[in-house]
Amino acid sequence: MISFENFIIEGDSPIYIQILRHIKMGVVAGTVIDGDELPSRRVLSALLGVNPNTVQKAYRLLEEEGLIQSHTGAKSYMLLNEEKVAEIRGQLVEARAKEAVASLKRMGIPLDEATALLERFWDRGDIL
Amino acid sequence: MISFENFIIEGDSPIYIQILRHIKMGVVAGTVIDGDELPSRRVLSALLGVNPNTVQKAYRLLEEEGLIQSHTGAKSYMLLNEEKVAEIRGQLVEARAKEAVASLKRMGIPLDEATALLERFWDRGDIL
DNA sequence: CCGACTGTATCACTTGTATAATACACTTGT
DNA sequence: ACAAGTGTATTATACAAGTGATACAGTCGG
Repeated sequence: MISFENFIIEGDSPIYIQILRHIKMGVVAGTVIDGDELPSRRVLSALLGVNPNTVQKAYRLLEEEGLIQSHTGAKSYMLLNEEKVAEIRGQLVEARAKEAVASLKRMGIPLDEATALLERFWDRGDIL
Repeated sequence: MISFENFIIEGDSPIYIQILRHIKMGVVAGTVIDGDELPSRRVLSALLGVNPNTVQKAYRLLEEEGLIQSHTGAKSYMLLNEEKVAEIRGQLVEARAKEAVASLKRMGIPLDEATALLERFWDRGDIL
């Protein structure tokens, strides 16, 4: 069962996008693998305190990307292979690295200070 | 005059938030200083291809934070001092670093790989 | 002074996000 | 077979974000 233990809703992005990203990050981390069972729409919406339709929107997009398998009446499961995982890893890691580099460069932060920042924040317990 | 040359609208965040961030990043970079003139609402909206009300929303928030000075009929100017700049730097740099660290850690990327990513993307011309 | 530009304000409208309440069809374990 | 849980769908409502059009008051340079 895919875990939403350390998942919190925050930031400017829509909730269904954040749910999508959380699952994809699990895939990249290896904590979410092929065949894994997803929480039902109702259960997850209750857990997160959001509307079932919001969860459904995230799951619908996942299915459109071919990452999960859904059949009426049955539970939903992850549908992964090496190719898909590599693609998601590329998307997420590259996107995050680009965003961070772009922001820090535009603010005039030099590379050595950026790496120092990275190392300083890396070992902080309040950042999961 | 504050520049919006390298500004592009992208991502999930509202446009007025992105305008806000762009100006604040200029402040941190030192390319935007106290007394600098801002583009008028109409001019900037035409330049960005967005509605004047969207620009006005960003400017209104800047004024509520005490970062710009606006008077009916007159142009708007930056209102900065060392304290404000330091505060903005803290907000933006810390926020970006935290986001990046959180994402990469959750995806199971080790620190050395993260620093390698940072250095690899740093010298790419397509990232401003 | 006066025209061009500026900031400010309002109204109507569209779209996307999210909630709320149902309803129906299907699967699964007992 | 049956009940509980599942995916799916629909309708209505609310709010934020963004657009479009318009109006009014103030500043500033010629």
